Amino acid sequence: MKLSTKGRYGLRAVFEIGLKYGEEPVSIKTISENQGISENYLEQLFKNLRKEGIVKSTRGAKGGYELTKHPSLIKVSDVMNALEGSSKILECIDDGSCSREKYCPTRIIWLKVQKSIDDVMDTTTIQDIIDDYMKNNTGGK
Amino acid sequence: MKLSTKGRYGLRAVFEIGLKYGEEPVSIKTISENQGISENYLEQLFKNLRKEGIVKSTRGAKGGYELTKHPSLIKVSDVMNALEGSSKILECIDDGSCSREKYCPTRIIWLKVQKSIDDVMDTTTIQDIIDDYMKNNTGGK
DNA sequence: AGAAAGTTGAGTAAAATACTCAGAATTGAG
DNA sequence: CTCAATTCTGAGTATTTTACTCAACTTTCT
Repeated sequence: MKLSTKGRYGLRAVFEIGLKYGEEPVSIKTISENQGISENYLEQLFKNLRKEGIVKSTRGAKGGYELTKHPSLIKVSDVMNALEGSSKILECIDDGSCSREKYCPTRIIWLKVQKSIDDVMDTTTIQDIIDDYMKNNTGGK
Repeated sequence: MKLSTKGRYGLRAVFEIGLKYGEEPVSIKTISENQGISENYLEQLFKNLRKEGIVKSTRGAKGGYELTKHPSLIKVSDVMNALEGSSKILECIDDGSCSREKYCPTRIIWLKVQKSIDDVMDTTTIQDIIDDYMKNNTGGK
């Protein structure tokens, strides 16, 4: 059960944009340089982030991406859903998607695992990540 | 972030064996029929379960697999580790495996997610799964 | 006009997943 | 003792997913 680079890279990218919230758009080139992620790949990630309304874009010179909302209003789960399609660890998590649902001995444990993941991702926002970063890197920008 | 069939099938198989703990070995054929998993694939899973000491085998007629310990002593995390190699969602979870560790803005969130998963898997045993099953299928075998 | 950006769809190499298969080894039952 | 039932093992493979690349196009700022 591994987290893909989509989720990892994407969250780093959104964090980076969040740092400049209310200031200026951040270009893919900038993010690529700061986070060491290829520009081409970032384009694909932002395609999804934009579609899900997490970021908005400005074209042309001095353009780039900005968050559509305040960082405290964007949950980690929002970002993950946009990037990974779904943050479900199993298809059969959703009610009714499996005919054996009622009798499945192991379903309960997977539901618990899923819930614990959701709890963390739903209660952590981009702002929280920024705050953590600021606390641990006092003085540095 | 999907759970693989190794983990899903494997836990179902271990549950099945757990039902017969203290009675008789359960053959791959039986598990295959009851759980709808191919015999060939189950062999691969049991190779790992045996290597990690979760099950022991008896060859020949009337042979099969048994748990090495009481179901209440086998944690879900034990089974998952045996089957998936590691239940870590990221390589960089372990201290020191990433040079950016100290400055990584998103590491904290992944650590929290990992911990929440571990909490569930470490505190749930095969016996718990059996108990749940019995409770929801009273009267059934 | 030209450069700096985003936009999009298609394509691809590598890795992981989810198996299959064949044959050898072991053991219990008749 | 022999045969059938079963595990044991390594190799092989098809499919899917991941992790990208690439090229051409559009928009906007200067």
